[in-house]
Amino acid sequence: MPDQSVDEGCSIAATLAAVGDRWTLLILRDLFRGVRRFEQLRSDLGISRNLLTDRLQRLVELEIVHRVPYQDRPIRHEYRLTAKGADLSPALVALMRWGDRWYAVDGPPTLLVHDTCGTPLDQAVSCPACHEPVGAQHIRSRPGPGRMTETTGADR
Amino acid sequence: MPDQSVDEGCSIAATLAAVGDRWTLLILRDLFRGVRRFEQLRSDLGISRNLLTDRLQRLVELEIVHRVPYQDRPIRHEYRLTAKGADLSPALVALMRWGDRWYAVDGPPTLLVHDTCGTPLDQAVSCPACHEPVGAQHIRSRPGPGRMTETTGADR
DNA sequence: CGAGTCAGTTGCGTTTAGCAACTGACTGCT
DNA sequence: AGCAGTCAGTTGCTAAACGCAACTGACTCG
Repeated sequence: MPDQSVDEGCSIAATLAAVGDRWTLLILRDLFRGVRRFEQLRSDLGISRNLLTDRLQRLVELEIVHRVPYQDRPIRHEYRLTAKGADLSPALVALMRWGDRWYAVDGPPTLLVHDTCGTPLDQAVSCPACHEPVGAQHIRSRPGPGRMTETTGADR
Repeated sequence: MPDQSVDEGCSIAATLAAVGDRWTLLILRDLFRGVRRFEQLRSDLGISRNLLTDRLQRLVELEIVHRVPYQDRPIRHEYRLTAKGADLSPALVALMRWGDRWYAVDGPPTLLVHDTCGTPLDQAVSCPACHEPVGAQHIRSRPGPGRMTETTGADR
C-alpha cells in the first residue's frame, strides 16, 4: 500500500489512495453510465459480491457516492454519485481518451457528445494567458501553497 | 482481475488494464517529474524492489516506458517515457486536479504552469461547436465506430 | 407453499503485495 | 590488495487482498 510518505503533498497520490484500485474507477464509470444497482454493477463488471460491497461502502464513506433507497418492502438502495464523485468525470474522460488513442481499432468505441448539440467533445490542458492548448512537454510543475489532508481515516 | 468482458469496447477499462494498479500511475508521475532511475524511484515511492522491477518491466513491454543506458561499467539504465507514456499526461493532470479540489488544504500543493509564460494551467472538457466548457452533467455517451485491441498479450 | 430476485455475508483457497536478506558488477579509498 | 559503498536487481517467506461458491434474509409472484 502506498503510504502517507507518498501521499504527502501530492494530489495524484491522494486521488489514487481514494479511487486508485483495480475496481473503483470501473465502478465509477458504470455509475456515470447510469448503472446504479448492486446486481447490475456486479453482473456488468464481473466483480465478486464481497468486493463490490466493500468498494461501495468505501465510496460511501469517502462521500464519492451515496446510497439512496429506491423501494421499500424489501428496502433496496441504489448508488449515486455525489458532487465529489461527479467531479471525477474529467479524470475518467482523460483515461478513456488515452485508451481510445492507443488501444482502439477503428476510432473510439464510445463517443462523448455535448447533450445540447450532439458534437463530439474534446479535452485539453490550456493556458488561460496564451489561449492555446498546451502539450505535455510544455508543462512545468512548481510547489504550490497547499498541503494535503488524509484521504481516509485510519485504514488502508 | 477485471477480465476481457469488462475491457471489451471500453477504453477506460483498457487504460486501467494497462496502468490501473496501485503503483503504476505513481511510477509514471515520478517519471514525468524527472525521477528516472531505479533507486530514486524506489526510495521516493517506498515501493519494494521486486514490485518496482515488475512494474517497470511491464511498462517497457507495453511501450509506455523505455530503458536507456546512462553509463557503462557497470551498465546502468534509466527509464524514460515514450510518446505513449507522455500521452498519459492529461490523465495524471485530471487525477491531480481532483485531489487538489477535494483533499488540498490551502490550495494545490503543486501547480502546473506553462513553461513559456509561467501561467498556471487549466484543464477542461470543451465543445468544439459551442466553444465553451462542458460540465459532467452535459456529457452524453454514444456508441462509436471502434473496437478495442488486447492491452496485454496473455498474462494478467 | 415453492420458485425467483435482489442485496448482501461467510468461509476458504489462490494470487499478489510487502519485507528482508542476498547477489553481482562495479568505484573509490587507504 | 582489501574493504566499504552504490546501484540494480533476485530470491524466499509471510501477510493481505482477491475470487469463487455457498448460504442468509426479506421480500414478491404464481
